[in-house]
Amino acid sequence: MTPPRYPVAVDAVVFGASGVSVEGRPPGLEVMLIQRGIEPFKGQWALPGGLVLPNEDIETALRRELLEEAGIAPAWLEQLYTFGAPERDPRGRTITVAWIGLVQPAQYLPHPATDADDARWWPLKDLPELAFDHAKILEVARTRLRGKVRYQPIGFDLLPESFTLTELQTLYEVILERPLDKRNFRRKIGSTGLLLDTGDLRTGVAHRAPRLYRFDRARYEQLQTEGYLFEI
Amino acid sequence: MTPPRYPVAVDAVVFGASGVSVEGRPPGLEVMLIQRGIEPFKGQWALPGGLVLPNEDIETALRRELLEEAGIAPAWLEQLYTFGAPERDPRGRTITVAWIGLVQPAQYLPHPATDADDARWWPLKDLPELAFDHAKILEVARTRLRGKVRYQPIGFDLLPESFTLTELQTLYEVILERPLDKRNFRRKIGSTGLLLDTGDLRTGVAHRAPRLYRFDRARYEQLQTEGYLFEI
DNA sequence: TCAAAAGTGTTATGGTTACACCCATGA
DNA sequence: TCATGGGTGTAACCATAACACTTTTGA
Repeated sequence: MTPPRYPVAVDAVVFGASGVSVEGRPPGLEVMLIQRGIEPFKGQWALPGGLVLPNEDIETALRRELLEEAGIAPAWLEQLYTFGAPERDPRGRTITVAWIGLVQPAQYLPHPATDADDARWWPLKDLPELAFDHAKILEVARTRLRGKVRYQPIGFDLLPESFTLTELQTLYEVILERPLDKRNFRRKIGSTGLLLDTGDLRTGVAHRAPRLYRFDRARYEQLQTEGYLFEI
Repeated sequence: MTPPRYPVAVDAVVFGASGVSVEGRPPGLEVMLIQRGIEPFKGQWALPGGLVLPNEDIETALRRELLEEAGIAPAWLEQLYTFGAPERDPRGRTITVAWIGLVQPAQYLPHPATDADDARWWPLKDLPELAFDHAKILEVARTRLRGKVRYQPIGFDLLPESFTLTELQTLYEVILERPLDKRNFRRKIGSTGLLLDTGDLRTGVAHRAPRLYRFDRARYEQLQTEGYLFEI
């Protein structure tokens, strides 16, 4: 007796932070979408992803697709959920392993001038209609991100190597969708001992030059092994 | 071009609490395992599970397999992780969607007298060698359970309808693998407002008769919609 | 000199921890 | 009467929340 077999896909909800760092755009999260060139849902926007090839690890398949389709290599990736409703793909039953990812600004190419390009960042506040069940997948990813960011320091994977405390706070405000108190935020994040003062200042800004910090990843991993729990 | 296809399976790590309620066994978590009747890994113990059938929802497939193989219907089920390493099944590549589940004692049949039966509860402290990559899956499930129980009241799904505060505390101690202070635990769990005093006492015990409580599920769901976060 | 963001402390409140004894029951 | 677990309060400590002004810089 031969078992039933199905195509297995990967899809990723990759977030980037816009306007939190230097650029002039309003601060907010954006998500990478690609425009479908073929049926079904031709012309509609969808999450980047594709089929898992034989002998290819699931995560490897995802990283390959993200590079091919969107030119991005997320600094952080985590499995989100596996969606397999029998009717989710009109071509026939497909199982998809959905992931959530974060990219740093260096990976974060500017929006193309025209819609001609088939991969671009979309602000969460102004999304197009999505193909398949991708709107649902994206919703699950947003909820996971909000929850995760509070007890794991993944926010740093959305910022450049060095950043100001205001940028970090803005990022948290954007993800948590609520304002934070400046002094309390600084005290709390400082008390984790996970920020390194680079000694540098960001100059050329029309106000007092802020200090630049780095995330001390090595120290975080050290603390992890001792059972430390980051919380914000 | 026809896409590569793979058998898709479901597997579940179903936990039960032994000795927390009335029985005389030492308190601890147990997990349901089935003994494989066919190759590969014939005779070895494995997580209950099986193949997803065409037109069958993933969760439906899992519930069907759990009933068929182990006669259990978990009170709580949640997707854990999808495992798909190319070499995880010697018969050929198989993707498995792993779940985590909890059963209440009513579902919790006594250990069979002999090893003849092919499904039984195994204490986490004394597990047999497992087939496939199931030891790894079980480890991921234990970690998830420990984390989850602290901010979601799923512990109640391991207890009978009504229970004493000491039983509840013992359960948390068993899951979190550390002792809790009796008075602090009672104050905290009481302050959630999620316990209903049934007014009954457990009698026939060789000490002062303890009060019996129920978990107020309706109230929990009400609070959930208001953004309440359970924490212990 | 103005606008804009940087940076900085204190107080009140509430939650967490640590801790020990008497009570009720059946054997 | 003994063994077993049931049930209860307080004080010290720590984390959180609320809150406003001065400083630095470039335009």
